[in-house]
Amino acid sequence: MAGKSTQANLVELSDEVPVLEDFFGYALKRAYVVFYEDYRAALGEDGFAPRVFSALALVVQYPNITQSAVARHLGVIRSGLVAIIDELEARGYVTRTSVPGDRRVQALVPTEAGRAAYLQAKTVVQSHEAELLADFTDAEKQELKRLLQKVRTKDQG
Amino acid sequence: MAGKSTQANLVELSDEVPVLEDFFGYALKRAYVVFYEDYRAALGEDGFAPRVFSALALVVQYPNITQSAVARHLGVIRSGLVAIIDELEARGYVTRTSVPGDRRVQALVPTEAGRAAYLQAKTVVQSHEAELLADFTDAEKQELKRLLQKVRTKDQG
DNA sequence: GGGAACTGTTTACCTGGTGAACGAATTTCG
DNA sequence: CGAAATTCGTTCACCAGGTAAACAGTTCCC
Repeated sequence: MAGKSTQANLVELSDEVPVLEDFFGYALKRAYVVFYEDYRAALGEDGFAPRVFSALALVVQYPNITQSAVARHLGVIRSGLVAIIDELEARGYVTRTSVPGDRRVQALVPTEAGRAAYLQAKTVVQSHEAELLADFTDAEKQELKRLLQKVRTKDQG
Repeated sequence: MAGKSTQANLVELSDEVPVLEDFFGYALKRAYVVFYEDYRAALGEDGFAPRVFSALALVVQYPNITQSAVARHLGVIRSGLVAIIDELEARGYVTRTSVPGDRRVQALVPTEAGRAAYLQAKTVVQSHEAELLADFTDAEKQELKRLLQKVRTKDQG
């Protein structure tokens, strides 16, 4: 059709354009990316990756949990968890201990250093989240979390 | 050996345990994973990946947009966009066309097939999102999207 | 006893993305 | 003007996070 001007109608989109804003999935992903970058920046160079932090949290709060149980709860498959526990073990935060009753499983036990590291990281994570959501009212934070959990449990029943 | 009845304090966590539920980032990620798996299942084997769909949406709605502009708007760096446009071009949905005024840029133009594919995919995506959020009231959907966008624009100025 | 199922693990692979470097083209500015 | 800085698209090496298949050892169940 038309389009005879020089510069050939180049579009530069310098600002916000309401093309993808209507899609829920787009908003969800972009929000997650913002959170993730902020999280990594807040925890520093050798901070826990989110999944490592989550795994440590489970081990600390449920000593003697099995590796499979951690994987199930985190929503990853068993093989993917090996590297995570390897890292925690290399840092001296958890130990794989054999279980008398069942020689297949390796019960995961937090060390004292692991418990301390978790508690310390937990406060960092919590203050990071508080800072990220600083513009949110308490009601908004609560509602956002509730709605996200509602999405999550969509196909778990 | 029938083993002792003790099970050595093994923790199995068969159900929900409120350890990570308190963390906003955890809820956000889990929700995103649920969305993503559902999305891929809904769009089928050779459906658009989310980022390809998003790129196509931008090209369709802003013909002659540059590759860099698409990358900026999608929040990825330029080099990452090459493969996305390659795929769209291989499918015959967009063309890289040279621009008279500036021989560096390649303006992206949707083909007729590209426009049709976008409109068709758009309805699939929208019905997928409607189905994913079927349990949500209109107010909840609106509020969730608003809060996610509020997170996203946190560090965009 | 024997098959099914579960454990942790290794290996290969995939997806989505970054970062550095590059040639070509263009803009900025002394 | 001309030199430096910047921009464009692209390639390449690389990384993070995660899956899928296979495996040996172990246990469950009949």
